[in-house]
Amino acid sequence: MQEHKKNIIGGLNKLFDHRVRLGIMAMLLVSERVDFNQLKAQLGITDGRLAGHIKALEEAKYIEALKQFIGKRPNTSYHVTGAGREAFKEHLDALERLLTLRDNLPPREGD
Amino acid sequence: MQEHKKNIIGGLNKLFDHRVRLGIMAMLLVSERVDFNQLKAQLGITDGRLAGHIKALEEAKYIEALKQFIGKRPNTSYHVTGAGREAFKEHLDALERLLTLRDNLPPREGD
DNA sequence: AAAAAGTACTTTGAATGGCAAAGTACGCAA
DNA sequence: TTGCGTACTTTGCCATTCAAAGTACTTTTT
Repeated sequence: MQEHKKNIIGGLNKLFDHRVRLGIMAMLLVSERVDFNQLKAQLGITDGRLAGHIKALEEAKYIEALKQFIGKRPNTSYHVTGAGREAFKEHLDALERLLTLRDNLPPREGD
Repeated sequence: MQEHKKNIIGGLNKLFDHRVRLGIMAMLLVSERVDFNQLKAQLGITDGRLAGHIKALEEAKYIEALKQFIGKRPNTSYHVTGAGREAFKEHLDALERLLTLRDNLPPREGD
């Protein structure tokens, strides 16, 4: 356990500060291969935006693309790398540490 | 249960897409009153930056300030509102739904 | 053959967000 | 009176994010 953190948010990964990137990672951790159009549909964003976020994750080596043809059509699918899996796990662990400052929301009185 | 969401990230709150804001909320849910300098110390950021993030949360009515004097010195402490508590809970629920697409990281083979 | 549509992008340009550093206002302490 | 602590705001810059349009290639439709 590496507890050399100077602050409580130090373990959080900047790349995962964004919902779209969070969504991409979650999807890729469930189904090890998800293609461009599935991501686009599930996330409900434009292809340009999706391409940008994918690029960021690819540059961090958290995900990789596989380009192939399915029948006659081009198809690009993505999968998470070992590094991506690890980075995401670390992020979630940090998040959990942050949140189990609070374990359960107390019923709270007058506000 | 309101399941009228068109995409998997729709329940996530934009305001909580940021680690600092996430940290502030977590702290305020643990200790119902936390002052400016405690936040600053725990988050490890400058006062200007902290003030900005606090302002965003105040404008959303997720937190409120209490200004008083402790002894001779001014002291501003913050507490989370009912709306803030609810919004944060919703965000965490959405996050959990997103992540329990994946429940446990499977041991995964060749990469 | 020409037009439309699909796939997976890139580019553009504008808006928004994030930052450190400096400045401010107040009272208190030396 | 000079400086310190508290809690900001302002400034000016840089990075990020976005929708929309453009691109290149292929397939499908007409």
